[in-house]
Amino acid sequence: MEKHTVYSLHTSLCYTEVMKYELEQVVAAAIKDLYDVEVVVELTRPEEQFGDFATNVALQLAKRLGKNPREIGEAVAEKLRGNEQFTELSVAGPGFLNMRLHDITLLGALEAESAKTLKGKTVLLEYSDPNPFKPLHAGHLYTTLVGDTIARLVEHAGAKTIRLNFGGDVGLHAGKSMWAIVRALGGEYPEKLADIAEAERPAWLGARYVEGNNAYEEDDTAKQAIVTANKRAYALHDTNDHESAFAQIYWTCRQWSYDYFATLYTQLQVVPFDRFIPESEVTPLGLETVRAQLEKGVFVQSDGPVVFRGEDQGLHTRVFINSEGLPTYETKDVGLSLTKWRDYHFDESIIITANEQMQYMQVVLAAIHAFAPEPADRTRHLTHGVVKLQGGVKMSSRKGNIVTALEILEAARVAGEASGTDPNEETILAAVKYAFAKNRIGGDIVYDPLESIALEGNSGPYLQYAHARARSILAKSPAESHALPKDVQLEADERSLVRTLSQYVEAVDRATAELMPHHICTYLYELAQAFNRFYENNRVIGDEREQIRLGLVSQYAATLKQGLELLGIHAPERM
RNA sequence: GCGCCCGUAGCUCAGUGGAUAGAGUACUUGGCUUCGAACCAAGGGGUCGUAGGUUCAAAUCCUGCCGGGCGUACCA
Repeated sequence: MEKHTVYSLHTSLCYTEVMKYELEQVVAAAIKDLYDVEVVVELTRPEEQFGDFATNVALQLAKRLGKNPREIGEAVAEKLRGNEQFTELSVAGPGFLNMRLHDITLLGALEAESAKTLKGKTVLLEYSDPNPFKPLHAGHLYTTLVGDTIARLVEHAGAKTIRLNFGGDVGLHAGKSMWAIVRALGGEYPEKLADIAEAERPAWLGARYVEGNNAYEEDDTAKQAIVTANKRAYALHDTNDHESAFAQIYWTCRQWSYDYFATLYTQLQVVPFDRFIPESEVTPLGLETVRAQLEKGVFVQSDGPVVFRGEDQGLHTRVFINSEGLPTYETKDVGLSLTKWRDYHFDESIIITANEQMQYMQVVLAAIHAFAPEPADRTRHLTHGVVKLQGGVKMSSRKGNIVTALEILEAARVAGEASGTDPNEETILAAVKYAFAKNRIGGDIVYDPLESIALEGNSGPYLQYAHARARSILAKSPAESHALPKDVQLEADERSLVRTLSQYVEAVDRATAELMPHHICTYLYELAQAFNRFYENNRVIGDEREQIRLGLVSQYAATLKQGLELLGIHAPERM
């Protein structure tokens, strides 16, 4: 995670978990008593055979105290044996102190709630960022879902979140599209756009972009015309032109894109964005700022373009205003950052994009830092890899052989139907969302539709099923609530499940602290396995321990549901 | 060339200073007249890219090398 951080964070995302924290203090106090040394005790979760918590402090202290680590461990264990929260303290291996909690303490741990580490903070999240006039591909789907999940985590930690969507409605790509659109219409005839059926619009626009892109590379005359179209698109914003034929085409097609994005976001059931910021909106502020800072020497005019020299800081040099006098993406990002700062005065601003923009963003933030250090320092750039398809199909936006966002969803549906199930929308969404969420953010991911939709294995549909199955057990009991008693003695299999349940908050807090949602996936799958092992050998309905076990099942179902919701996945009652 | 990221089981991935490196999938085997078997149990499968170094302890930190991806001034 640190590797992706450009500047140190203004806001610390560290976390605490109450019971664990208290136990750490207890152990630290025991050590202080014994050896009169201050030490930070960190409790970890060992394999079940070793206990509920473990610590390696004895190993760490061995050198400092000049004592045998096992000897230290044994002394600390002895010191703690009077504490009724523990039922067993032992030293194992090279000197690990393993501790087993009293059942009541363990059950009490289920009451823990996630630390509200961001309470009172305003956190901006910018993600998805599709460009009007360009098609939405699988990568956009990934980045949208990553952003949605991270925003949910930040919100869960108590922050006031503001979800922002930045889109390039001006720029070379818009010029390419506009050139091809006008050509396809046989001239600047906006009325002809009405001939294109609503359902065809996204694909039609996508095809125009590909045409424009190819023409730009292959045909010098077209290239010149595209550069002109690009300038005209900028100009119509400057003059607020909604009247000319060119402007009418531009605004209509831009709206088609936004309508198409809205449809997709609705279909994905992501939390709605608070604000869409088109590039055209922040371009003037960006240009104004870069020009002003050019005079102050932050930027330099070099052979035509205005650049920021990143070499001094080990970064690239990048163009902010090109030789045509037009702002590049860099300048728009300057405008965007300052707009965010002006409008929200955020505590932290998180920008989520693909890896390819990592070094680019470092340059932009370094430039902003030169004249606006506070927003730059509070900005954090998170990056993720690209989506590849199982089977090695390589996607390229160049020639238009991309996999669109909708085709990914369709692939999941087809795979489901082919394997004999008939997945509904909810299952398809769960399949895709979970498949994208379960890998650590940063690396490329390989999407396998068949594996994602599969009902067995580590998949979204499997966890939905696990939830539905638990709920169906509860439905057999007439009782309305199934509260788990907090003062019971647990049988071994029950205890094992409670132990895993007690780790939920730690998993969520870790995911939040690291902004790595995959920790939740890893945990939820382990939890489902823990439950299945319990359920395999233990009767619930009709057993003399029915009340306790219904409480366990209820707690398990609720935990699964909460975890899935953090991933944006609905947990159905039935499947 | 330089910079950033990555390399763990056949495949897809967890694990990022600690105990015998774990899951899923695929393969082999056993378990349903009983609460949803979309499950469970067992087995085979690893020079953690490679060579050094640091450490009581390295898949994890440092260095070199090999292999891959991305970036590297007027795209975003």
